Amino acid sequence: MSRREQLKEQTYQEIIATARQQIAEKGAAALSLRGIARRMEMTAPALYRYFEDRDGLVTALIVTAYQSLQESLEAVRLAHQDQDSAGQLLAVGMAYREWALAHPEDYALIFGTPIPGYQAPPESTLPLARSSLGVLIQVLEDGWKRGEFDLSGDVPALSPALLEGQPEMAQAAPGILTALALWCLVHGLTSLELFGHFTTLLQDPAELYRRELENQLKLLLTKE
Amino acid sequence: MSRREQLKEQTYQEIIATARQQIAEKGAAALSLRGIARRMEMTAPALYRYFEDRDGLVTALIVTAYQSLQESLEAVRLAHQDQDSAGQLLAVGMAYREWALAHPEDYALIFGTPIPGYQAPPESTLPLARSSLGVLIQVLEDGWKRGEFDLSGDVPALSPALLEGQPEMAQAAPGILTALALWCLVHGLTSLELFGHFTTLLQDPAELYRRELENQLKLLLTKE
DNA sequence: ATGATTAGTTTACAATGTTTACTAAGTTTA
DNA sequence: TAAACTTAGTAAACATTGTAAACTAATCAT
Repeated sequence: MSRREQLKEQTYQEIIATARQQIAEKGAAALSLRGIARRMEMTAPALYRYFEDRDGLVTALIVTAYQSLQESLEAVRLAHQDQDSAGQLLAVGMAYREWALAHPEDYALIFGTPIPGYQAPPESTLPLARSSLGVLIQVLEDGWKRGEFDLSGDVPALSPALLEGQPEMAQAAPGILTALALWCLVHGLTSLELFGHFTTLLQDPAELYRRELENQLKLLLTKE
Repeated sequence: MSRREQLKEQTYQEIIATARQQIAEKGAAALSLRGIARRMEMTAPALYRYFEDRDGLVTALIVTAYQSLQESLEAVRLAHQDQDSAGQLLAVGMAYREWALAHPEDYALIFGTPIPGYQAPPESTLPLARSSLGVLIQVLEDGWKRGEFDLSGDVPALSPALLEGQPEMAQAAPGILTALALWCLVHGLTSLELFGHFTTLLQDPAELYRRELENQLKLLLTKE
């Protein structure tokens, strides 16, 4: 890697860092190219050497947010590897909420519509969303193999487009679909809490969160 | 109502209508005071006679969106009043998704962060959110009274602030909390679908939606 | 009829994203 | 080593935006 490329990478990282700092301090409202440039003691047009345009920067921010989420979930999963799958699932599920509470701006960036007119380009975000989901899938399939979870039951069909490439994925369908359903649950809970829809209603949202997660978990356990 | 007040109300409605039109046509990005004024053949500052500022307009839009959602749900509930509570609940649940798909911009307005830096003032949106939730609560408590649903089980505590005013609400807690949990589920499913997180994954999101809803419903039915 | 209220315009300001043309430094090649 | 090329960054400009202030003209109440 040439010296020039190194420098470029460095300021690229600095731009992203300043952008995140801006957002953390003043909310997603403060995401302004000129603002970032000002903090970096640069001029705004210089940023165009690094990003297509403002949306390109936002996309880069979303990517790092996703990575942070995924790493966080994966770390928790590894930290609970000695427990049974139910314990792991509960831990990962709770970690999802905690990450969101700790990084509300990042969460809004990923799941809200933080910038008007901006729609994340699926080709860069979908793979990331899936590797976050991958942590869940992993836990579920582990538990399935161990005979701890029962993922059978009639499940919705996966997209033909998805199966076309690797038809063996149909095998994994129950894991994927259960993960998806769980994701819906935790996302619903988290986003409603984060966007203030529980205020003055619940004493402790974590209580509802945990209860729902455990309820869902019970449905997965093999009956005997 | 004086002639002047009538005119005022009229242009107020016209502003909201044009704003919604703008949003529907060009996305939430196009929500611009100047743009609205242009369409109405007015000047932008005139709008300040009707709204505190741009955020005030957004709040008004959110209010109408909520009303539309609530009316839509209530209509479906009434249309299924002859069915059993389980049927009603399923119908209302499905209607939630359909409203969202039919009014994606409104949905984003309510549950996304459509405008950077804008946070809906809870004092105007919370009551509305609750009356939408009210439709669900109604169905649940009807079913409870009829002995069709079992809402018992240890439930999270409601906020003391909420109970302070009317302590008799503690009675209704199971209904409220179950409604909340259901809302989380449908919101999670809906928002992930709407924001494109299911693309190239599911053949038919409605299938997953219905399955999850029915699963949740089964948990409510009284066992015998 | 007169005085107050108010819907609306004009003008102005600060801020934004983005384009164009340019400079100066770094890098490669003859 | 000197010339040619590439590139990070700047300066100036443009079209937008939200918003404030001062002003006008119509409506309303007394």
